[in-house]
Amino acid sequence: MGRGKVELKRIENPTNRQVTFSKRRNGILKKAYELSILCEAEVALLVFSPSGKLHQYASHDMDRTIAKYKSEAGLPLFDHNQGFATMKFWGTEIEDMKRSIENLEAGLRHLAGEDLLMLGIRDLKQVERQAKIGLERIRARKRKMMSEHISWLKKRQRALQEQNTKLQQQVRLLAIFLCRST
Amino acid sequence: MGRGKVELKRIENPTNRQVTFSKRRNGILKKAYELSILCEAEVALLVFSPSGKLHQYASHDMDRTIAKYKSEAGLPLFDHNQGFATMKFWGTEIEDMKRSIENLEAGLRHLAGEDLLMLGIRDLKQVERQAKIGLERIRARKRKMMSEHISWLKKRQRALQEQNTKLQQQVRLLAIFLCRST
DNA sequence: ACCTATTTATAACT
DNA sequence: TAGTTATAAATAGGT
Repeated sequence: MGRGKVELKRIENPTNRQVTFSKRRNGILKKAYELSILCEAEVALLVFSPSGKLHQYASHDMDRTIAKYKSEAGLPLFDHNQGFATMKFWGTEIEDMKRSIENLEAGLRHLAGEDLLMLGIRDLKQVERQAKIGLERIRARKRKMMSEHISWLKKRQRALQEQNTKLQQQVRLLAIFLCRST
Repeated sequence: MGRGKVELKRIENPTNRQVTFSKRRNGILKKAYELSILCEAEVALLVFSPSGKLHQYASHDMDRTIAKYKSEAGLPLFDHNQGFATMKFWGTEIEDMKRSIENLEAGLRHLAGEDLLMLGIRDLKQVERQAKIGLERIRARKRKMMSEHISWLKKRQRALQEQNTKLQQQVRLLAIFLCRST
């Protein structure tokens, strides 16, 4: 969508990245709003900029939607919002991190082809797609590395060849010189 | 964006609303993904369809991002120095957990074919092997599920066929009975 | 689900 | 940081 097509990888130029972030953030916030209005969906969107600043949209109420998510996707946890309970906050923070670790480990096991018994055919197809794409990318990267290595070897070989030729010439010259001096 | 312009209000026709929901949901999920990749943003998106079904995207980990949101927006008066002091009660536990989260995320990204540039050919081959084995297992599991599903369908079909035959007999008998009783 | 005329989003530029 | 514009992408309505 723009003057040029852009590939799906981190934008290296920091200025461009910041500008694109700003534009796309507005874009996606608008999309979220439209989706909620047009289709009566309940939408919650959290975006942390690379510098850590939070931008959010919630069609109904962020905490309500998050609570709804927690009751669907995981076991309901206690409320984080107790102004004075700092200890409790860090306690739940640790709970959250533990669950993050469990989720990540589960994801890794799935991609490693383990613990698949609990997955339905739909999730399984999703995991298969991820794994396939991943493997393709890995292989593409490997091919690139290999071919680069080969070019490097060829280049080095040529350089050595040239040096060799020169050395042979020198040897010839020295041999001639030695013959004459005897 | 389409054959006609739409105004920002609830789509009245339920079929259209459902179709639009489905399309725009995919659209916004893609946008969220692109934003996270292109700009290195941390994005979390929750969408509940009008029928209550949850769809979600999280660039890192949903629970982690929500925890981050809670710490920013839910506790705006939170004193980070105090937080840091409190954290010491937990020893190095949080640091350890953060590290393992980073490691797990790195592993997942590698299997997804991302962030491969830093890997040497040796590591790359290792990752490729893991990914290949994983994909093979996933496919094996999928084949198994599919074939089980097919057998189940066949079995059920046979059972229905038998029942059908019996019912047909009953119908015949009843028909004869009715003929005679008139 | 797939197709395409149109609208929208946005990349590059200013 | 805010406009402008050419072009890529999303999608509304239709099949």
